[in-house]
Amino acid sequence: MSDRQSQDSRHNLTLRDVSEASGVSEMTVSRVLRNRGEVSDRTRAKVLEAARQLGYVPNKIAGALASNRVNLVGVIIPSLSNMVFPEVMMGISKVLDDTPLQPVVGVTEYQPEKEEEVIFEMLSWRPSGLIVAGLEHTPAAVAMMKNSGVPIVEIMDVDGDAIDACVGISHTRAGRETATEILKRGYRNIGFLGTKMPLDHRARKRFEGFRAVLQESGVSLKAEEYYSGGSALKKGREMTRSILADNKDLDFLYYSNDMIGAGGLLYCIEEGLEVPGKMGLAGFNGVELIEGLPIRLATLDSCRTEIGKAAAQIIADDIVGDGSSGQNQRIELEPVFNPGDTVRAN
Amino acid sequence: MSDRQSQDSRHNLTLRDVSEASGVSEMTVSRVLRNRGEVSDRTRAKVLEAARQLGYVPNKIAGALASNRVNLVGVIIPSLSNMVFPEVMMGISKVLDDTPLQPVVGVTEYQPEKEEEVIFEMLSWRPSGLIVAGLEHTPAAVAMMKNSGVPIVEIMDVDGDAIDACVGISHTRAGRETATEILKRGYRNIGFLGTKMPLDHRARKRFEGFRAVLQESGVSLKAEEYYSGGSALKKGREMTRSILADNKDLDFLYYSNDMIGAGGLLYCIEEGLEVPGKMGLAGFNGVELIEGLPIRLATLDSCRTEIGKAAAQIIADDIVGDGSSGQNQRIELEPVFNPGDTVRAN
DNA sequence: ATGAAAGCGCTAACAG
DNA sequence: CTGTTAGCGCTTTCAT
Repeated sequence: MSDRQSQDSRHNLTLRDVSEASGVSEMTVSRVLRNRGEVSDRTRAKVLEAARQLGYVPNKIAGALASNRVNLVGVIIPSLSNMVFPEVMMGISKVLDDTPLQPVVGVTEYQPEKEEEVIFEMLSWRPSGLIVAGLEHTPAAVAMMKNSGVPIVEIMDVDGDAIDACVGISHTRAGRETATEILKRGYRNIGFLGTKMPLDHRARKRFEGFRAVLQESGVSLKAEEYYSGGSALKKGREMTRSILADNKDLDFLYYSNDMIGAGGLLYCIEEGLEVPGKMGLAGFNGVELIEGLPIRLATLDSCRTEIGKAAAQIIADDIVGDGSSGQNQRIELEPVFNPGDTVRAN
Repeated sequence: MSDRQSQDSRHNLTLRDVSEASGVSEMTVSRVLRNRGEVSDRTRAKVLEAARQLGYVPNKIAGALASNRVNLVGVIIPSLSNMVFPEVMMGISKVLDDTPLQPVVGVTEYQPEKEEEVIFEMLSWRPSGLIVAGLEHTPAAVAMMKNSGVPIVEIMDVDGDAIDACVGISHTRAGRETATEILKRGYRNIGFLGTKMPLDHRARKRFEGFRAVLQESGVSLKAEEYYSGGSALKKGREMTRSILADNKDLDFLYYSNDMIGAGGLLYCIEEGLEVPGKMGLAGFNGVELIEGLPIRLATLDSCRTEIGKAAAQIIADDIVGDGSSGQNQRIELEPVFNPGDTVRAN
């Protein structure tokens, strides 16, 4: 029989054990361990010593059930495979670190059914709040969140109806801004390079906003190219080669994210294409990787860390506050186009 | 009064509510909802309908307390700020997705005290297992994990003593392998570029292994450069400029990670340095970004996804299995040097 | 196949 | 300042 098993069969320590070891009532032990209520220094010391000596670890499951308080915040995101969502997580962590709240992550892989499952799973832990990426959910998921009784913060996107609070940028506007800046600078033969992801609604909204502005100016998209999977940097390179091979007259490439944009930029530089003179480039997200490229890719910051912070703050405020503040907040951050070095001056 | 508050004050749905709505005992409702035990189709249908109609979400807190089973796996990692740990998470998720287990992430920022806190926090939820990055922990943390009675899998590193199971590569060997390959190819004036992180034990072990091999061959490191914070790609570029400015005779640069290596590579290419003829370069991790660089950076795969998968599998096996398998497993993956295009042929 | 009773380990509420 | 009592919502166990 292994070590672990023998320990397994051993009684897990409870408050009662600490109570007996210290000669103090369970209730007072509980008070000491939670720093709640007045306890004499002598009693406190006895309890702390007994708990330490035994190696007591409180059972939050029992505590949560008894107090009807669970200091978890569910965070539901589509993916961990690029830096976008980890950066959102960092913003969330930064704010929650100053509170008793702890984030719990669920990943949906951009699948609505999986999202519904994850939301159900999360809510069954009765968390203090939920942070969910996007505004598009199955009707059942929406119903669950509405009925949950806890603050729900939808993040990343503001183009649509929120269940409760929401924090993000307008991706439609992001696409529009980018198109506007490109046209203003005289580019007219424009190609788009994106991901094969019909369920990435934010990418879709950017594209729609982008194309709408072109159309309003009587400009039509000259070419499109899509990819899925693999190294985004490499795919950006390959797609760029491909789209340029098929469309000799292109003078601008709009990428749906910075990573493929960076790949495209490296390709253009290697091919000796004159950027931004003959060929302009722009991406999306504002990842810090851009800073290290030979020249800075034009982009638009998706404010990931900011969004994470603001979302976490709404949940944190709701928990400590009187409950009257912050509900139904809608925080729209400004998508600011950053021309970098890959679009020419206007 | 807001919507959420009014819902808050509303009684949260319980099994009892479903029981009353369906006219079936709480116990049988519980059986239906968990798919446990024999229940007649008619009863099952009634219960399911009632639960659906009410929008009942089971309370896992209560279930866990009653059953003494918690389907959570704690995952404790130092950081989310590069792709290394998110990739480990992906491996873990992939395996746990086929089980009832769910990962819960805690981040330590490479601080032992914070790690101790996070481990305590995690264990207080009585998870089914713990996956912890690294083999170095505070004595208190080690004691807690040993006493926890659940499987503990230490990941990423195998150079040291594990508490229970461990899965990873030897970073000492990784550093040694890299040095061996470099020397074999005739490079002799070698510089090292790394992070200012005394608590990143794996980076330290790679460096020590690397330097040990050089010393064994009578070669000494010609220069070192360290950075912290900011865009790793940019820092790699800047550090490379700086180290080359101060050391004209260097013919090889070993980077502690691929991202700064990629920055260095871009810099060398721009400067017209002949890579790999006059200047060799190598990084560490084997990130997929490398595939998109002008030439492939030499590196050594840290097997992140594999490690995540194997670690999760150990926990999963322990839960379903008879408990006799897999404990104290030590899985050492092979660090294979990949010369890419930035070291010359030997 | 279904139900009744007894707790899981902790905390709220009240008493002293 | 400390203790007692009664659950939290579910599952286990044992009846029927």
